[in-house]
Amino acid sequence: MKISLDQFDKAFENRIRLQIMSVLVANESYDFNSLKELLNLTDGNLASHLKALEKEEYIQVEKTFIGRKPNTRYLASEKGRSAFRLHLLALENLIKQQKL
Amino acid sequence: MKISLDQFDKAFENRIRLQIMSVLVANESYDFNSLKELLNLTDGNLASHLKALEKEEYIQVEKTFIGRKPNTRYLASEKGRSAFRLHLLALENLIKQQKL
DNA sequence: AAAAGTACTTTGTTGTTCAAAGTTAAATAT
DNA sequence: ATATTTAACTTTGAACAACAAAGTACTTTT
Repeated sequence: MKISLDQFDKAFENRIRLQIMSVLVANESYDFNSLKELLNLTDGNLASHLKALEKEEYIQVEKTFIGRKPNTRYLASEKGRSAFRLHLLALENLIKQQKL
Repeated sequence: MKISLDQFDKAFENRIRLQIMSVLVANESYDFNSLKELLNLTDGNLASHLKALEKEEYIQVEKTFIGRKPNTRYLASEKGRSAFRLHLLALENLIKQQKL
């Protein structure tokens, strides 16, 4: 019996990064504060998880202004999307195995 | 939009524990050395992850002899099985969200 | 001028993961 | 009889990850 978690991605092992990526793949962009509220995180903690995903080039950052307020938006990159897709496939396979 | 990872279980956040649990739920029991080979782990590392699952009462241990050699077998408990089921459901929901 | 908002960074503590080495006890080989 | 091996750990120590809280820089609102 083979346990196929080959495509399992360390960057998504953490629950919070899994959630962030899930949001960013489902919504073409999401800003810092909305993410912070949605996931109920301190800003420092959110920033560091975002940075980890940025380091992997799984997300991109866009700094703009809404009215006169700074607004930082995050987007899943193509690289991030496909890495995430593979990761979910790995999880899906694991789930499927359980159902046989 | 709600991100439903409510049933996400910290005990299964780690890749190795996820694999162990996956094996133990699919096979009614598995012994230490087979698990060690299957997952390619040092014995110390495997032992500590097994201990973590034992502490949660997600697995049970049975010490027997095969011939004259000691043989330690691990089994998923009912508690472990249902916790794992809920965890996989949480992941499944996450995956489903992506596909909408 | 003071307070508040945005988006961080820094600091320091705590937690997690791991390999490697050590342990115990029995079994087998020399 | 002694040495080596196997099984199944435990202990140690180091590296890394996660987190809250506090600090920062800059701007805007009051």
